[in-house]
Amino acid sequence: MEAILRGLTEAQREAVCHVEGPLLVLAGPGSGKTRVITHRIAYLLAQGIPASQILALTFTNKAAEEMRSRVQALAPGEPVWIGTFHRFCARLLRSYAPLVGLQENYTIYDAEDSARLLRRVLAELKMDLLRSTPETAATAISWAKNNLIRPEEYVSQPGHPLGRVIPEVYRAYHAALLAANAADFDDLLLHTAVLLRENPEIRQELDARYRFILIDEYQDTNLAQYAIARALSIDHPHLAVTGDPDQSIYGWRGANLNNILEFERDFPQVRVVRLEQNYRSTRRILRVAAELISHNIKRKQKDLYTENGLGRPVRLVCYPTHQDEARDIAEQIAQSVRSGQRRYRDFAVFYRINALSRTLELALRAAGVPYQLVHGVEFFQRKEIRDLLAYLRLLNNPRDEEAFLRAIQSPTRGVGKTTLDRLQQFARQEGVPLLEAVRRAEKIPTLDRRARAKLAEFAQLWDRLAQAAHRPVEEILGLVLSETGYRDQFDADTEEAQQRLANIEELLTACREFDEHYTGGNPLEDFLEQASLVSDTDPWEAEQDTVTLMTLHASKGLEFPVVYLIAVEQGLLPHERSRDNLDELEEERRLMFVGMTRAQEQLQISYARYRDFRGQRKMTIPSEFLLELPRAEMELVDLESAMRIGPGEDLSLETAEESTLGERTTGKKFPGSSSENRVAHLSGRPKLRTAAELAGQPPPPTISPDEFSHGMLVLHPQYGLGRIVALSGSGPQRRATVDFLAGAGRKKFLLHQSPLRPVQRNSNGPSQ
DNA sequence: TCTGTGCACATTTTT
DNA sequence: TGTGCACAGA
Repeated sequence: MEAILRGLTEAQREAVCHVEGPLLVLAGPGSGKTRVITHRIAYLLAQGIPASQILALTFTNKAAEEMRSRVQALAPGEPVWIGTFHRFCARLLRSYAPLVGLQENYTIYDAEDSARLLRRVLAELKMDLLRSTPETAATAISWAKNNLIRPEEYVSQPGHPLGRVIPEVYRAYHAALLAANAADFDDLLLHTAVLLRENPEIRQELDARYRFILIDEYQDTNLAQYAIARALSIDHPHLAVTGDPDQSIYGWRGANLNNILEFERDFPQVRVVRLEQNYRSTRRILRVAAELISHNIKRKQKDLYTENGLGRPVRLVCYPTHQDEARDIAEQIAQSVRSGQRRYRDFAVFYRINALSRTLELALRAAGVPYQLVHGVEFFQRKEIRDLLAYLRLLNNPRDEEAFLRAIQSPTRGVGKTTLDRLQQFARQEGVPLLEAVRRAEKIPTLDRRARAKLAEFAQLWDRLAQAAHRPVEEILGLVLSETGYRDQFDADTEEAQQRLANIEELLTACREFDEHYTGGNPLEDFLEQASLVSDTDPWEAEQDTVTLMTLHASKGLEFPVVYLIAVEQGLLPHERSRDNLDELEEERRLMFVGMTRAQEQLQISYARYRDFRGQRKMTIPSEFLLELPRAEMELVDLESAMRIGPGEDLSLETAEESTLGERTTGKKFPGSSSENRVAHLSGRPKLRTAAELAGQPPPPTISPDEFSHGMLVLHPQYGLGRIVALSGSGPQRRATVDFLAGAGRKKFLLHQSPLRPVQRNSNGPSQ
């Protein structure tokens, strides 16, 4: 007990020692949330609550893993069930599969399987998608499932571009899933929620079995997850949730912020604990982040504070181009490591979209800085892995159509589209799985002799494989490889082939490791479940001494001494797709908040005046979020100006106002490099945009003075982005006071002769 | 049935 | 710029 409570703050202790009844822990970034959860589990155990009555649910395997090992350290040997929502549901459904229309050996379809199935369904329905992509339909279906709307309950959504056709597509897609004895990720939750809703005695039994439920990252739950959590907390409402509404960045995946915002309404007896003290970041970083997030309307007010030191100012840097941005960051890092102040692993660079990593990679490589990119093609997404797993899946669930179609076409064996079409037609007519149709190939009149022979061959192959279905998985996979000659298709001379062959070896190793630790009675089924619910076989290596490059989304939950946040520009952050939706705009702001609060000691935010995007150079507009940051805690660096002060440079564009910005805008404060070598390393490149370059820009939209409004974002050719804070007069006399970003301060303009132009939010983002 | 080429398109992605 | 998909030809 001593060990469990030692070192906890008052607030943390309050949460840890809460035993019965609902609990809501609002935990700001870096406030020791995981610590509270794990210690609370240990505390419950110490109170004599059986481990089997405790259920801890997370969103990621990584979080579950972390929690498990920390609980293990505090309370060794206690078998508390800790895992992801999806895995919990998958387990439950194995026991109750028939009640939701599945068999217990059902297959879990991941995003790619689902997409392929949906595409097939769409092709079959010959639906006119009205210029929309299958993606749009997939999103609509996923949305419905996340909101517990079953196919038969789904009605056209007014306003949705595909409103009229979605119901039919949804129904057909869902029927196809059931026919394949498969569940997609959303189904795992939906089926479980429905199961609990429609079977009171099962719900009651599970409610009693899992009396103490803990849910992490509660702000990311969707309606289905919410329903499951509630259903298991009716008779025993000891539901403890932790989360931070300000870090909800998965709204687009169905997360419903209201679940946490309205938790207190759902459970009036709830005890609310706020963890507002931050142990991670400097005071300045925290203040800047807190100020940004305070601009969100939909949130619970939190007062973040820290006892950490003030720290350095948050740097806001304007670079001439994205290459300058990348090069400078690479140089800063290289220098910092060279001087012995830091290690590579102290640094992380975050960006909104993966496509932005390329320039950085080039610059880091040029500077000899080692880095790791977090994302890329995940192990289980690779074609050769999916191909081989398809065999295993089909062995486990002979009705799995996606697996069948994949297996029979790889390696290619003379069975093509035509044959498969005819096979499917026959299978549908007879109401049998495709694998069964293959066995009856002789009876399919539309098939020619050659096709029948090929199918018969496949049937024989299958008979040989099926004999091994209950063997250890490594053995099954080995047999698949030898019987199909799968490896033969790779010409070992190419690097790509080498890589693929190596991946196959890795899969064999994964199988072997699974077999070694496996104690259950159905290795194949359990291996497949694990394979489909675990994506991080290529994990981020925290131990490696390299710089980390990742998207803002991927950064959640991590921390680094030094963080760079790049390309903070309209259209990228906030992303243009969140343009006309306040909720989405707020999510973008949260995304930036999450990124900023990853930083422990130093934070640099940057944007570039020009950025190449999709092969074209575009002038950018700094992010509107930059206007929301408190200048007092920051250091503004405009490298565009700094660079112009080189020998032989044209200073003619420097205005009186710009010069008065004085030292604030010079490169002098730049740690790790003087303005001299800055100019040097940039020399040889055009410092000023040529007329031709500028001519390529779309003409600014002009509007009459009366159309400017209070609060409007405006762009000035020299001062950049600003916001109108005051207006007076009308017509030619109309004047505006504008607050500019980037140190230009507050200026007044006679609108009808000013070069100000309004910024439609994002309308001039780099991606247009 | 397989392979190459042109064209449209383009966030984020815990499971 | 880069990729993935559709369609055309061997």
